[in-house]
Amino acid sequence: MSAAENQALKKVLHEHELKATSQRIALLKLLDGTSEHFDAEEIYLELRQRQKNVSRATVYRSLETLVDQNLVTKLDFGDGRMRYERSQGEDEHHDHLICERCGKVIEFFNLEMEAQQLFVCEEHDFVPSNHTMHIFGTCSDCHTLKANPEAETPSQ
Amino acid sequence: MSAAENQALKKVLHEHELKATSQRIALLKLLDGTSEHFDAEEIYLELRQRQKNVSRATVYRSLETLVDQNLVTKLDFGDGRMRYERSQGEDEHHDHLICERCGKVIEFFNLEMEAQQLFVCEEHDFVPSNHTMHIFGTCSDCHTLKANPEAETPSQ
DNA sequence: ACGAAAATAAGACTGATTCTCATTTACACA
DNA sequence: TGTGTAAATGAGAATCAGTCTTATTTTCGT
Repeated sequence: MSAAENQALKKVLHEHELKATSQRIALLKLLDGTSEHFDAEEIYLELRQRQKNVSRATVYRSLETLVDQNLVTKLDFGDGRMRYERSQGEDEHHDHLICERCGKVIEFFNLEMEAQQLFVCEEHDFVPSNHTMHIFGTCSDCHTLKANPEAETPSQ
Repeated sequence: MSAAENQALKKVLHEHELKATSQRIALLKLLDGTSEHFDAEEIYLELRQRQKNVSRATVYRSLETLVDQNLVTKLDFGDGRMRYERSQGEDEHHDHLICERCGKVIEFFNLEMEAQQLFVCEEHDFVPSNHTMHIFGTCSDCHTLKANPEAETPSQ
């Protein structure tokens, strides 16, 4: 209920020429308060949980609006629903390791890789706007536990 | 209608312990004959066009079966539908530059980038199985034409 | 050629997301 | 501090890619 936080978020929204609706503020507050990657439905349910009245449609629309303004980043982990996180600064971009067994997502940043990407773009006279790099596999925890009689990758 | 090609594809399917149905053969033939990245609906329509009788369900199921057998590769360009291409050899993996204006997809391979990926995985004690790297932006053609105000290329 | 197992066709179903439109809200300005 | 208006929202219908169900057909070993 921090009024100060509300005020700050209101300002952020106004700076992006967006109306500071209670729904948008609640949404940003939620994403600010976690490092998890929620999908739209989880965000919707959590906001209802918090007694915010908001509809699914608004969650989707607001997320899109915020993504357009680079206040939120949309992530595609390839499992049929999009995840969202509060955008870090442009310089704080990161990529993802995604465990196919437990679904854990590990963030990483590798400068050399970013450099190579720019190199590739130049080679092809391509002007990049953004990119996604997802490495799928098995995380530390999961392959340690692999002594279990579980079979191969379920592959979705 | 090359009977030889049919025979070859039949053999490929049998080698993977799959029944050589006319639908699967037609599907592989289609993907073999193009370098484009079709989505399931396009494949379905194209097969109908070619007088192959095949249902949408079969297109989806067969694609999944072929992907499981590594005969076909499934690509996620983040626009809500999957694309498919005939698998290259394991060593012929490539990543993608995706033009946000015209939808063109340029394939590339960068050894240094692949090496960095392995390095990142080791750092996190993560065992990779595969990865996707998509760089979105504007291709050469499109940003050259960008001075041209009437060249809108929708191409969903 | 025969039959069991596998594959298919058609369309119902699902789950995520988008759209529609009547109603409500934010906020610039009087 | 009210008010008009454009923007945003709520509720649910619609859409869209993809999956599932079931009766029917096909493949392929024998």
